[in-house]
Amino acid sequence: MARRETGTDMHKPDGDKRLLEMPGHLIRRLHQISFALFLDQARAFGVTPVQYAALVAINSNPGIDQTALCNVIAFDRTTIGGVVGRLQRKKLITRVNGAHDRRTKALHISAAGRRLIRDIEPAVQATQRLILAPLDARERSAFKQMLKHLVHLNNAHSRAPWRPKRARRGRA
Amino acid sequence: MARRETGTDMHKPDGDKRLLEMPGHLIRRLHQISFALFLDQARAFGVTPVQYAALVAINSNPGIDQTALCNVIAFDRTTIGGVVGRLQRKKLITRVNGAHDRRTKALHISAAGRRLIRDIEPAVQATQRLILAPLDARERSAFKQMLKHLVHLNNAHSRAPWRPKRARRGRA
DNA sequence: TGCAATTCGTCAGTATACTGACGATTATCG
DNA sequence: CGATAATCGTCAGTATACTGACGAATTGCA
Repeated sequence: MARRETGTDMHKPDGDKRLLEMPGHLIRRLHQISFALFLDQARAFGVTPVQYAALVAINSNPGIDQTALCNVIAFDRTTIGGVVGRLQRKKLITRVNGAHDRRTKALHISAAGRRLIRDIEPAVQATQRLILAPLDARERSAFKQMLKHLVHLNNAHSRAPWRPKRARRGRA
Repeated sequence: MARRETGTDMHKPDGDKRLLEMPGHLIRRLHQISFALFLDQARAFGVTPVQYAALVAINSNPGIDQTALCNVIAFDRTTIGGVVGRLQRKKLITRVNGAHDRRTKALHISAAGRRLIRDIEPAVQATQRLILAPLDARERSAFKQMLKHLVHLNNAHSRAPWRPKRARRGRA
């Protein structure tokens, strides 16, 4: 196999160290790892974490429209179109024009979608377990608690905040 | 202002609850929040978190090539091309063909790039502070520690793992 | 009722990621 | 040295995000 040091001259050996320990950088990497673990565990089912989340939410909220779905799972309104389009292409959901509001599309899960949710469950659980595997039980619990706390209190800081169901849209 | 409940019928009120508390889902949201906070704080500088990370790493490792840069900051080799292209377009770095290895491109930071790194520092620090603001000092420290631990031990699970400088590329 | 303000889904444009593959180049070993 | 393996940067294709904007539809209020 070919080998050689790759252009790194160690000019400022710990110049990156601060960067590499920044929460933002670590969060980005943890996201990538978490995403990759899901794809790996759920390979046989051909869905992404994002598609899985949308599918579960549609299953829990039959007839939900796209914007409301975004509020439930904290997605961006612009992104969801493509996601549900892919779920539709895979026959996991149906998308029909809203009856009462013709601007909306009503989303319903299909039998195949329900089957997938049921069958993929072990892989989903395994993924969550693997993500936090490096921590012991006590740390794991604390980490999950802090994650929830961070996401809740920082909710408003992304374009896709979580919004309570049936709630009045707040001012910007 | 127009208002109406948005198609959500609360059919299975807590059907989403398990989903919304999954580490994977929370990590995705925290990533989005962290990214948005950075863009917001560093708006005046016109760089993304990813571009900032690359710039800092190039500054610390003059002449580094793209693949080695990927190993330092755990990026994907396919993605880095676009990132450094944008940095180059903004005159923050230079990219020249490698002298010893003509396959590579040697990356160097420019004066403007150094200036940006210096001037953006307060915004970067503010971002890190804001991300973890909901936690108290003790939690913050524990969270950072666990983040590092999770990322280190799960390192191999993404396509873009961190790799030690000048190290032998391991087998797959 | 009629009009202004909102909302829904979408579009174009940009940026980050990853898969699988490729030509060009370099390293390794027989 | 020469053949083979490995590596570098990149490409095409797909998926997730976000900005800003828009037409169509709905709501709220004068």
